[in-house]
Amino acid sequence: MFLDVKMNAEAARAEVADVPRQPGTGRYAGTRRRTLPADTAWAEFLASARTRVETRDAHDILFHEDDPAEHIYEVVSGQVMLYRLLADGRRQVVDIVSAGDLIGLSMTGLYDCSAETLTGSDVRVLERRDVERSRDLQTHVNRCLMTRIESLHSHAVLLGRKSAQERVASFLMRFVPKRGVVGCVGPAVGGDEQTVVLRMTRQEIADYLGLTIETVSRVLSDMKRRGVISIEKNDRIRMASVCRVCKLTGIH
Amino acid sequence: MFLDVKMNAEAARAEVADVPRQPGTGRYAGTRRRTLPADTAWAEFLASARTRVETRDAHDILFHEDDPAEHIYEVVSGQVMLYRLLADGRRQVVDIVSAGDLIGLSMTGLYDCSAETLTGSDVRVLERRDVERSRDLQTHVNRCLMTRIESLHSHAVLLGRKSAQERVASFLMRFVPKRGVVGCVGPAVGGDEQTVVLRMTRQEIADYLGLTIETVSRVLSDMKRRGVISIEKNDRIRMASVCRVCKLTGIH
DNA sequence: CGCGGTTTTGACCGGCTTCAAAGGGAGTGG
DNA sequence: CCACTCCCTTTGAAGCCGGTCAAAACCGCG
Repeated sequence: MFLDVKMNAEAARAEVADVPRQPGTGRYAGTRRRTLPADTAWAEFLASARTRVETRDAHDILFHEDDPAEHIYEVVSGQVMLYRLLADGRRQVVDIVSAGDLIGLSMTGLYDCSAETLTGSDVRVLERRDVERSRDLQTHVNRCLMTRIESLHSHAVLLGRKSAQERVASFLMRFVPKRGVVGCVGPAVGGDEQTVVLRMTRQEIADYLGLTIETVSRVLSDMKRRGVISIEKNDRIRMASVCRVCKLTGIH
Repeated sequence: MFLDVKMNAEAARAEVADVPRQPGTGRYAGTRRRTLPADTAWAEFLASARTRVETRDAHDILFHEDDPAEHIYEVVSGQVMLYRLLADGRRQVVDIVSAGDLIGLSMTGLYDCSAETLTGSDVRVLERRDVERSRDLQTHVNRCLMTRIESLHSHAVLLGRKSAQERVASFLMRFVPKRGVVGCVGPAVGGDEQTVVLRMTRQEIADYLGLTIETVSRVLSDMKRRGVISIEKNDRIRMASVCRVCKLTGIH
């Protein structure tokens, strides 16, 4: 069912662009996604506690929905998707996380969704007890959780109110750093093209966007026909104009 | 546009059922929603810090998307919906929260969505600084955030993969305590009927479920025609059999 | 009773899904 | 080197679910 994406963890790390705060713009101009300033207590914890970093292949399951939530994972590199299944097999990818994000936190003691790597990934495995007991670490955990919530809010809008084309355009914009979010830097002078690499199969994209693979494929073909994007090797998508794609997201 | 729901804060409080842990079942059988054990640090904070409880009418805006996130609100009673708007006016209600939940937390310094009361509500207003600075309070905050995340995951599945009927059935089940969630107690002996009071207009329900008012209305009418529910006074819905409604949610 | 609002119902339409088949790319083996 | 296979992806045709537009019904209220 899933394409075996050939990629190692190092390549994945290079792909995930750093999104630092934008200084000196007066109004806060950081992106909504992933703005985690260095947290000393967290850094100290990682240096001292018994944690291990595991390297996982693409399409490796980190944990299953409803299993006891023994571990918390910090994504060090790569991308991980979180999904839930309905009884009849329908799948919804509820979130996609990358470096710096924490997953596996749970209120109930059971994982509320499954986690599967999209790319080769390095994940740090933490003991649930260690993280939950320490007051000092909660501030860092707190930031991670708030980031996830804002991401989930955006996703709810996408799933509930956007057309197929708007969903696909929004999806593509996810992979363009510093664009289409709060603090968008606008098109660079003398060109606004960008190539993004989709490390997901059409099935995974469809399950993330709440569509079918056929619809995802059709929308991409249509965008290609209209000259908005060009597709190289199925997983490399070149946008002639990022702004033009952004205008299709339904946000503006 | 919105029906002025006649309800005071006290009635709202009575409506929100407590969902305690289920002891003695071996496997943890608590619900996924709202399982916040008493947090002494939090309780002490509320007793000491300069916080105030405000009583708000139904359909009162607590804060707007993109406004500076100065305050954090704890819902003391009533229900509050969080929503986002697209530029052309499409609205998606991303979450509905009730007593014990915290809203208004933000990574970016700006609220990422708007908050509006659905019912008359009591809300405790907290200073962002006070909450964020204290390490001790973060444990409580984190529990609230994790609960929200699990709720948002469920909502993503609903919006992305469920049919109109499954969405409406899932929505109705939200208001039946201890049923349709982990730890469902099953039908009571000698009858499984339940009346729920919807304190939302059709428009609000539709915006929550990612549908139109017409579709919500049609689905409810259809359920009524088939004898699954009966509707009294537009906002009171009686389910002849909770189990039967639950089977329409798509979860089983 | 009439008025303004929401909700329901009807008719029609269109976007997305479904089902089916063809196309394409990577790996394998003769 | 090329044929073959296995997936995944793309494309086509048809159907349906939910959206859109419009009108009627309902409801509380002055």
